[in-house]
Amino acid sequence: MADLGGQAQASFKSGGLSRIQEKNRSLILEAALGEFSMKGFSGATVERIAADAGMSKSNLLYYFSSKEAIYNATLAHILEVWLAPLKTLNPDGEPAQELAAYIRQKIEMSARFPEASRLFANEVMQGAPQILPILQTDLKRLVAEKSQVIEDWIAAGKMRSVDPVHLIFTIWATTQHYADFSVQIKALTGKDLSDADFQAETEAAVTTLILNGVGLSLPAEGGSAA
Amino acid sequence: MADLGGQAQASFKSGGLSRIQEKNRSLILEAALGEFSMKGFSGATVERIAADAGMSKSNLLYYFSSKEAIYNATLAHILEVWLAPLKTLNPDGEPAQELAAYIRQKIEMSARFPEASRLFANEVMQGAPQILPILQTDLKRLVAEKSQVIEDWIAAGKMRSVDPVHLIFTIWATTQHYADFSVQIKALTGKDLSDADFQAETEAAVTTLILNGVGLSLPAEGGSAA
DNA sequence: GAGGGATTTGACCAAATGGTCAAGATGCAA
DNA sequence: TTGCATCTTGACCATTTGGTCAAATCCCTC
Repeated sequence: MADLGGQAQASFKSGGLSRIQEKNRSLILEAALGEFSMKGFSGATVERIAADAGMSKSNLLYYFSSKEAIYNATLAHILEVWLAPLKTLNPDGEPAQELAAYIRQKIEMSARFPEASRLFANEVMQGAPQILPILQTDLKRLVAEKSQVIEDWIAAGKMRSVDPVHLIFTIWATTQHYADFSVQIKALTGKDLSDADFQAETEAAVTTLILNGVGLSLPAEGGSAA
Repeated sequence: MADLGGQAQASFKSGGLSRIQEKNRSLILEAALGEFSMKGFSGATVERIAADAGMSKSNLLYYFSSKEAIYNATLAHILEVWLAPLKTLNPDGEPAQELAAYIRQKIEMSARFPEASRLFANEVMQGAPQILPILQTDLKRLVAEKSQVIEDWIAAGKMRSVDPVHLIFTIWATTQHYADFSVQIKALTGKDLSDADFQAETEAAVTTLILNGVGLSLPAEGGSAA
């Protein structure tokens, strides 16, 4: 994948990071994810990230040359895992199973890594200043590939004719909504994805709605629709 | 509706704003919407908003006592119109028509006021520091009311049994996604809602998917599903 | 355990930014 | 026209914040 600038400036012997570097970079990225996802790029402060990571601001800047470098590293760190689920959509599987599995994974991601979802949403909403090139290349390629998979399922008569891209957008939108808008969801329902029951309920509702939406249903859950 | 603090501090005779106040407050709110939606609360600067509004920073602060006051006023200004579509869901109408109309309105809003959508998304993602009370009262009441409408339709056998709240969340998520993530959508498809054809295509795709998802379809567009 | 690179930090700096204030400009009613 | 309230602004201030730097401390190798 096209990356975001890669390693920091910190010098080290050959390829590997030292034990201390490994640990500190990890602490920094974790703290940065928390701050950036909560406050956005502008709202987050280097000092606060450093404090969360348990070190001085100066030391943090020893590992990452600038606030923007921390931000990019954080983004790169989550991007791979964030887009991974779509890659698992298997052309040889059954549409209902595959889409259900994809939705399940996305909701699981929203439940486990809501900060990552918010960071990503924030970045894109601000115009994707850092990751636009990646969207235009890697993500575009991935979406095109998986759209073709869906097109093939449709052509094979395995599911209703829908625009694959809009289907993917709908899945992204709904699943990520539960992470990005969790405060609103909690205000309205009293629960959010951190509640296991609510997560199961959400997964069932979203899966059923979308599968029915494309003329499918899960065998385990009822009759056939197609 | 519970508001966000109401009028600024600027003194004026009785109830109405002067001609100049009217114009300037309007210019400020417009500029503020652009800045806050693009950069977030922290990223936006008072100076920049003032420049966009065509006045000095000092003058802007004559109309709004602080940056936060501008932000709250902007939020209040869009909130009413942003939540309006849901209110039009008519208990006496047919589910398919009503839901389709609601989705159409929401997509229309995303197309015409993407900044409002992003401002709202930003606010909620940061924990809704300003509007949480409104979410917990007014919006909660509205959602409860409209959920009951949907429950009644289900009880009347007019649509498939779905959790009304998740249905509403799904509609919000999908329709707002096209505004909030328009940069990503443009990167992947080459178009966004500012393109009339794409808007129509999106409306058709989302409406079909969601209506089918709840066991409905629009008479004009094909056979019955329920 | 001595030497040297890696790590850590406090002091410091310059720029950006939210907000104040007093003075001046403008609009309006009598 | 005059007087007053409204409106507008530049100068200014305090704070925050990203980033630098030299000095100290730590860690590891020989």
